[in-house]
Amino acid sequence: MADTPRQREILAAARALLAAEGEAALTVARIAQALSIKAPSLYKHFAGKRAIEVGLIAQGFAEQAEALERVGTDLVELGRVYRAFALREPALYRLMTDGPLPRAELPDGLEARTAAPLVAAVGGDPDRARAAWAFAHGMVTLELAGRFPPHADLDEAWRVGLSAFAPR
Amino acid sequence: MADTPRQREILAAARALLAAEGEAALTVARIAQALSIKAPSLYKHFAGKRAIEVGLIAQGFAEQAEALERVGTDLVELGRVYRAFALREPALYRLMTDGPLPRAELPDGLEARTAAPLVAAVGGDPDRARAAWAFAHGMVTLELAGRFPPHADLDEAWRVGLSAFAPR
DNA sequence: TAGTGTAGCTAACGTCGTTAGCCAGTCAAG
DNA sequence: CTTGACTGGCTAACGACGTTAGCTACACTA
Repeated sequence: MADTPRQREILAAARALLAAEGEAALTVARIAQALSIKAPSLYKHFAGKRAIEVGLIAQGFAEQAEALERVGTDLVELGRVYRAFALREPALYRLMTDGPLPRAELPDGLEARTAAPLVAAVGGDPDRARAAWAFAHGMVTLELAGRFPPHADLDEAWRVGLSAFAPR
Repeated sequence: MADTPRQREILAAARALLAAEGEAALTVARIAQALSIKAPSLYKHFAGKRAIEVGLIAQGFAEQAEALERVGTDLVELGRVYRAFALREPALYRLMTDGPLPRAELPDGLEARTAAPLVAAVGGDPDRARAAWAFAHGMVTLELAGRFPPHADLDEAWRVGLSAFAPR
């Protein structure tokens, strides 16, 4: 991944578009328009739309890993930050979590970095960490999809869930 | 929702296509082809592709509710059945859970029916039930998306998670 | 027998991602 | 200097997608 300046500009434009208008607006034409060029010109810099998406996914994971590492091993605080990350840019979170991870195209170790604080916070058991991760991911996904009833007390559901996974 | 015989045939064809070839194959042209008609003819029976999808979603929820009701209030067994339902037709599960619920177009009470066994299994607290649901949904979503590392012991993660939500 | 509704059809449109092929500028090698 | 390659734009076009308009053949009813 050469990571030229122009590639960075394209990713920045795509990121802004995704954040501002959601996944439906993330078309190659719109990305190109934001840079005052035409859609086919993007193919001089990326192999296809998917490659641009993978770039955004990598960005997202790097930022998420950093945010979680900054927290440390407080499970409740990890939950708060995980949720806040997803709510800040819902479309990016969905892009990151929909479909199989493009592991081959992602920097090595990124996945482990993201997971490490959670494993620690939960007492070291990876299965317990996966369960807690599934809980957090489920909460966020359902919230973003508007699947909880409007009156549901999500803060309380988070509290209940995280305390269920607290190291015993 | 008039639910004519022809509408049922179309939904059946769409369901089969979705199950056999996944969401990418669920195009109006392919659905029409399966019925030996042309795509525009479908619009005599449904307002658009989304209406067909909503029909499938309603079917899915009805079947899921029935399956969960049959289980009763055993949390571990509920988890097993929830997971099995999603793995049997992954694309249908994703269709059901992606995006906001079309609550207006779904039969009344369907959502409550699906939720009831879980609320009971968890001891009656709706927040606890939502947390457990988020866990189950997260587990299934991550598994379907291939997001867990290949060596992860998912049965164990399910066990850990469900026992964390068992009524205390 | 005339009239109406049903359910198919073809043709067409706009949007999407993508490809082919052209051209102007930059810049290093002869 | 000039030549030649590379870079990064462009236009035109394609096939797939969902959707609409408008025609027609048939069944059934008044």
